[in-house]
Amino acid sequence: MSVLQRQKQELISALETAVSAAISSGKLQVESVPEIGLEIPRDKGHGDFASNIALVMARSARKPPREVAQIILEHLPQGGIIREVEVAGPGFINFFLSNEWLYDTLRTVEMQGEAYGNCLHGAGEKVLLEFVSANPVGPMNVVNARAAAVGDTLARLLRAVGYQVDTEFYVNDAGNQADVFARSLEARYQQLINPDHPFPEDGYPGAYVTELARVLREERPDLLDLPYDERIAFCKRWGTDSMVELQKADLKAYGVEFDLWFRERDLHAAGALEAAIDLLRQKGLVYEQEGALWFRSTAFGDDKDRVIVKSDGTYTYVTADIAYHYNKLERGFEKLINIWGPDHHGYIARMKAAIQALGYSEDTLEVLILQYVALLRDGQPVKMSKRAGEFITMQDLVEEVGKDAARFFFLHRSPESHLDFDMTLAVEQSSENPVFYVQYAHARISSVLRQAGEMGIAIPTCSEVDLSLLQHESELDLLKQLAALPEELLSAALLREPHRLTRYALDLAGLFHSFYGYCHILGEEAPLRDARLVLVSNIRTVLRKVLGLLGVSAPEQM
RNA sequence: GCGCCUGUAGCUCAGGGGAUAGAGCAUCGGACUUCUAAUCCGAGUGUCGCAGGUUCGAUUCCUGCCAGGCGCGCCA
Repeated sequence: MSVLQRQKQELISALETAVSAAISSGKLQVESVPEIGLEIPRDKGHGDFASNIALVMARSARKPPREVAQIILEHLPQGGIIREVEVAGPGFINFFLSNEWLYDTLRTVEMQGEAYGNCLHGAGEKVLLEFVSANPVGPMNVVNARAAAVGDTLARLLRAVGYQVDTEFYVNDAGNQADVFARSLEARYQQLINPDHPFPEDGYPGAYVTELARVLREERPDLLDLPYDERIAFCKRWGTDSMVELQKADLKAYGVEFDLWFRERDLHAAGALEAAIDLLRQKGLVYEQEGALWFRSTAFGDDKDRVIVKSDGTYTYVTADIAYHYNKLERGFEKLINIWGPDHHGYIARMKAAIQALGYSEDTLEVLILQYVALLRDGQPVKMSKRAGEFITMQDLVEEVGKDAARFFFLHRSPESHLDFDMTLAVEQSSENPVFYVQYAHARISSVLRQAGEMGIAIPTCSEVDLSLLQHESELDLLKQLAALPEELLSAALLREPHRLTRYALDLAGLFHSFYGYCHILGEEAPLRDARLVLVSNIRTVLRKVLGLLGVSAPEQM
């Protein structure tokens, strides 16, 4: 339990005691006592904590809320950490506390270091987080970049709150698109020898295919000796493998590494699709119609049944995906989280149906739908056409705006918001970029600590200083922000909203910059100086921790 | 037609059953002989898309409508 939670619990207990006392004294008459809510008011003038209990009880007590509040207040235990209590507004009970709990927070941060804020909420539950899973037939796009940032940070968040998380990238290297890609690659290879060689009508026009063909020719100058079918098969395998390597490199440069790159073709090779179909058949959930084999997904709430074996005997995408998810479940994961693009939302119902058909609860699969990214330049939408081979790739984006800025920007918005990403602004206003604001706070603290070292001042620990000297409003605000981390982290993880973390970091950095403007550190008398050194050094710890979760670097100087 | 997402300040977006709805950008003033001015301090702006409903209280929850984006394949 964090310092903040403990503090809240203490006040709630006090309120419970007061309400009981008021009832037994006969001043309050209610059928039942509601759960007591306690919040940190937005407005500092409303105290450190506030409860709306009187407002909630007013009706059943048949008294005006303010009167109820006053009665409760009169029965509240006196003294202790409560410095002042008041009835305010429509009937809130506002608590003003002594600062001791804030100093305790600082001690906790010091003790726990970058583990501060973590908890065991997940109790080691095994979670598989699958994201990006871009087809290995072309460069990744900006939605992939958004998914990579969100997925990676979500994985880090879930681990921080006690889940055992594996991340996975599903490589769709066995479908139609892979075939088209193989034929495109083969044609480009042919064209290196004979420029008039025809290019498939539905082929991928991007220049990257031609570049890949050149590499292939270096590696396999004898490719044309193979019969056509074998040549295509080779191109498919070699080509998708090459694309996977490129994707891996791009993602690594972006700070994202997966625990496993799962090949669809391995499912095929292992007969996993047939096995999944057999299982569904045994359960009586498939039937033949019009020469195709159908999965009765409507039995589990889907709006229509789905073909799993086409009339030509080949499988559909969903067949492989059912086999893949079955594989995940058999590996012992208790929770499957997938991050998909908005074009896949219609796909959720059938996959949830499949999960249930396989014998698992519908809630085992959780799908997060990320909304689109509209890329802008100078405020104008960037026209992108895959056909014309014109698009901004994830690699372009990362090169242009940088890993830290790109990740921070994507993690700044809530996942379900459609977002505009103006590359011109991201680059031109780089000095105004929010990511620098946070990084600068870290660098500033580092600089102060560095100079303290040069002056021969050791960075003290909490036990060596008088923390009660930290009295300035900006200092107390900073301590409150530090106290808030555990709750913020947990809700960001449980709500799957990494952007809460970004805001937290911005708020913390803002409070620090403000403090920095009001308060000096190294120039102060030793006791105050030392207390402030402890303060900023622990702020730095938390900044590092949060930036680490965001996958953004924490520079010592800028 | 059905489904998903969005609609909050000039712009990009947070927030959220409660007290006077926020931040950044942009605009306008101030602050570097003192720990990094990539910073700070101060200033203005809102029918929270519209209409009903639930509630002591709705911008937040529910329903309907309007607007924008995206999906509804024996494609992946």
